[in-house]
Amino acid sequence: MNQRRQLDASKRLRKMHEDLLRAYGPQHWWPAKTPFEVILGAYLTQNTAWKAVERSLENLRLAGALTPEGLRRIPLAKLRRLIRPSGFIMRKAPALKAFVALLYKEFGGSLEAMAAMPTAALRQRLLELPGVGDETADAILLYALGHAVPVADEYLRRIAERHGLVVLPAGRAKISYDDLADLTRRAFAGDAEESRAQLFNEFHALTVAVGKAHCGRAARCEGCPLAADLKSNS
DNA sequence: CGCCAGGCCGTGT
DNA sequence: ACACGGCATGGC
Repeated sequence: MNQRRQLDASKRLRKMHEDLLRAYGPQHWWPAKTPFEVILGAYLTQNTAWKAVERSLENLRLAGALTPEGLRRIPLAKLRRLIRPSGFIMRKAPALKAFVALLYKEFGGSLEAMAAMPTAALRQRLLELPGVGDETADAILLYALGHAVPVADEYLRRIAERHGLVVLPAGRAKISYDDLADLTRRAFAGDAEESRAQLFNEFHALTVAVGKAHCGRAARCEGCPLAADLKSNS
């Protein structure tokens, strides 16, 4: 019963992906930049507008801190100043330092070596770092390290709830991160394994695209390409 | 001026 | 388990 409804939810997420792909086209997100820059962006964008992150990244670029070695050298106080535009500097600056420290301590400063770890163990490792929660860990795994994991962000939660795409498990007040991630996995379970990472990549990128445009905290869903589902699924 | 942004974490029920 | 507020800064 609940099982069947979850299957339906997965199908709705899959349909949402097709609808968004038709409306926005392929996003090919983040791969253009270096994996390390992707990681910095994943930290800096936490509860922060991407526009502000861009300025921080530019500051880091000018300071030569867009590489593990560059960031490792830079003093904490200077790092705080460089990332000031994206806020939460007292948390994010030490968090970035902690990541680089782990990278050197356990992987000789090599992201390739880090990426070679099995997905589950690596995810656990990342979650132990300060300032890394579910979403940041998954974003790093998917967009910087090439692991096929879904990323479930606040936009996806809002879209899923507002459009009635998911059914809340009995006894739960709201859909959890893990449940959303599982549903996303199921949504693409029928696709070839080799293309799974690319699909998760596009799905999250499209979610953010539509989320920014139509699904902010206080936003109404006017003009949203998914608006038709609001009626058909309720 | 007030709300909000591609979360995370400590604390309190 | 879950709610709630703080965290910093800047765009709109």
